[in-house]
Amino acid sequence: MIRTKKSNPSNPSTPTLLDYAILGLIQDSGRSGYNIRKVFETTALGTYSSSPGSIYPALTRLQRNGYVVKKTVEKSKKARFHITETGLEILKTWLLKPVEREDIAKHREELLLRFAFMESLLTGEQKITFLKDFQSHLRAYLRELRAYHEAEATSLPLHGKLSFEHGIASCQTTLNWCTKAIRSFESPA
Amino acid sequence: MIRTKKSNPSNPSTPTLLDYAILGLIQDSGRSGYNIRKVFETTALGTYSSSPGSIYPALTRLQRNGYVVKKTVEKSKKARFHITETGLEILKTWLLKPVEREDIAKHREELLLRFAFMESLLTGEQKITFLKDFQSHLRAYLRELRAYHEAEATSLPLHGKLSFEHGIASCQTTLNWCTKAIRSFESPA
DNA sequence: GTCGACATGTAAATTGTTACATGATTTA
DNA sequence: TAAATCATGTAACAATTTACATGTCGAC
Repeated sequence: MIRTKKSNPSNPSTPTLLDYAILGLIQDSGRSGYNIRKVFETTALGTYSSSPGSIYPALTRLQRNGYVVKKTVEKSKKARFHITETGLEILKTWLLKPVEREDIAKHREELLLRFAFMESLLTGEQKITFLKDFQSHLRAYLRELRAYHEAEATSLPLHGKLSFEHGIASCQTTLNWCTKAIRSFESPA
Repeated sequence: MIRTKKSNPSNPSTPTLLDYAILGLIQDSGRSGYNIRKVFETTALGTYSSSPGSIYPALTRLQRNGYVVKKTVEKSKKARFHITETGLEILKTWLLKPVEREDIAKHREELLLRFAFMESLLTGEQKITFLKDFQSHLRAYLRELRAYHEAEATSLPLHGKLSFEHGIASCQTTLNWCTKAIRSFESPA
């Protein structure tokens, strides 16, 4: 009966992926709205699109929630958006969310995005915990996929089978990457 | 000045990925709304979410546009959604869209979804064309990524570097899969 | 005789898309 | 000086999320 949806400024709803992508991008240096937009346009961040009609409103709402501030450099009219303490907290909370089966199956992109933004916000230990959880969930999920594949492969139409095999291969690739990443944290170069 | 956006029933706007995913799923047999929802919930299709609040409205809109029809089996109240001729055309048009650089960089998921639905709607030749275009765009994109990696790897922070390497690896995996898929079409098992 | 799965939706709020709009500054 | 890029937005609309609502049917 309690409508937690209602957006009241003192209790903002959880940020969207686009919000997190922006927060992550500006976490260590302020950027202009235009620059943010360009980065999204030219890099893989663009999957969390992209157009002025989404970026500017997102920046407005991040300001409204107190996650970023707009600072105008004296004289020049150039404005830059900087992350606030609250913004950093929100970002960190997201980065530390436990990895779940559901994330592996349907939101692997989000996990990778989280990893990309961990550099300076988490401790080495926290990063390794994240990667190991990621890794073990990937292993479990791969076992599921392989079991299904073994049982059903012959009954699947060709395209279904091939698509499924792509799913397995890309999961395996992420697992291999994960293992490599863990090594690079454990044995400091 | 011409607002092509305006949604008038005789000129429906292009379907969303969720719409295509539904059309693809029911392309060869009718399904109930509930069943569709369940498939989305339990498989990778779930990325194009998912909840009753998106599936049912999507089905309504697909009906409104004449892409699906709801058929109620006599006596039992069970209703099933079937794809129409128009729906098949729309689906096929989407499947045949040329592969573009942008798709590789930001919408690889969509390309894989398209492949998964091609089985009975395209000719062998069309499928191979799709896969070869996919393949050559992947190769070109990989070259770009590798060039950037070689030039910038040392200047990237660790997480940036690793994330980038994941991007390369998963692109390479899709390329390998593509090559395998082409073989399976060219040398009939 | 209750619990869980089947089955189908709706309403409010939010988010994102597409298209338009505007003006400054750089570069060829 | 014209075009491209920098730079920042808004408005209309479409789509999705979250939460609620309702009822049936089979199993235990």
